[in-house]
Amino acid sequence: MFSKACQYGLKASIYIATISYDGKRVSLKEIAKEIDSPEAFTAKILQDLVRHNIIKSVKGAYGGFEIPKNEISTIKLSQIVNAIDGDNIYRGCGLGLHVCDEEHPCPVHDQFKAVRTQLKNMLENTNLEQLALDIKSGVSFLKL
Amino acid sequence: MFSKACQYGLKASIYIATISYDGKRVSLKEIAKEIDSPEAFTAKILQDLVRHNIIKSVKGAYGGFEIPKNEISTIKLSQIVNAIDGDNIYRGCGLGLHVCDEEHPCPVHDQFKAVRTQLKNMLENTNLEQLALDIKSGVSFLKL
DNA sequence: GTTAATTCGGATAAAATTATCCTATTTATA
DNA sequence: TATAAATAGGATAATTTTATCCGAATTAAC
Ligand code: FES
Ligand code: FES
Repeated sequence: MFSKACQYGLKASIYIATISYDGKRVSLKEIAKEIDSPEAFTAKILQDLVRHNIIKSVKGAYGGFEIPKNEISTIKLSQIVNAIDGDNIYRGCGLGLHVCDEEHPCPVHDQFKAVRTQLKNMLENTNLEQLALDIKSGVSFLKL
Repeated sequence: MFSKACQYGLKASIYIATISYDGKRVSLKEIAKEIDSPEAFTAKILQDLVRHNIIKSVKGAYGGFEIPKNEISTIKLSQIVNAIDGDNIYRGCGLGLHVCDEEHPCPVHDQFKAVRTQLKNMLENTNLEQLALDIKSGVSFLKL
């Protein structure tokens, strides 16, 4: 469904949100440990999210990654997925036709479109705050 | 969502179904041409489907691939997806946790599970006959 | 039997994804 | 200013996925 890069990106963003919620900042090292991901690879993904203005980074000693507190509730999962995996999951044909098009539909177009739309809605209606609070309260988990 | 191998496998199976519906048999060459897929790679995938008993192959001159007519309506998309991509899409955690588990859910478990279940139902409720008939009547397409 | 048309299967190659390494740059603190 | 802690980014490697190639085996038709 999502690439590994995207999964790491989602988990990292959620973890950063939990820390940013308390007004703190977190290092790559801690992120990778907490989401159980390869550090250097995670670094690339975080750089990507910084370029997409989804998270912020601060260089140098005592630096790290953060999300401005007032933005945590405005960042939707769809933005993260889109930044890393692109929009194929929202717009692409399930069977790989060049374009998904009502005028020239693949055999599973109708059925697939329904699933795709539900996924899209889910990602657009879920923001980092909701998920971060569940992590903080121990209701959900980012590793194992 | 689905791997390319799986997309080719689905399209090939649907195409074979349209031909088998008329009691004929079809060669790899024609299949690859009609679904616009690389021939040798498609061969591997078809071999896999044969091993999984989803389609039948006949070697030698005038050989090819076919699906017994009375089985066309009994083959569900879920069987094909499962044979090629495995069951991760039905059972796996959307964020890549080792197991998807109510006792130890990832942050998007509830939302993701709903999408996954819809996809599963869709694949389990769609059989090759329905799709083959749409291709035959020109309502849907396998390439471009 | 010979030939031609096929699938089967092993080996290999190419491309994409995932992962690692190393150096440069930045910045707070001492 | 020196040092240490951190991100940035380029180069490279490992792995997985996708794709190609070729010879072996099978089978219908002549
Ligand atoms: S054309 Fe295939 S999903 Fe729309
Ligand atoms: S634990 Fe992640 S989807 Fe169930």
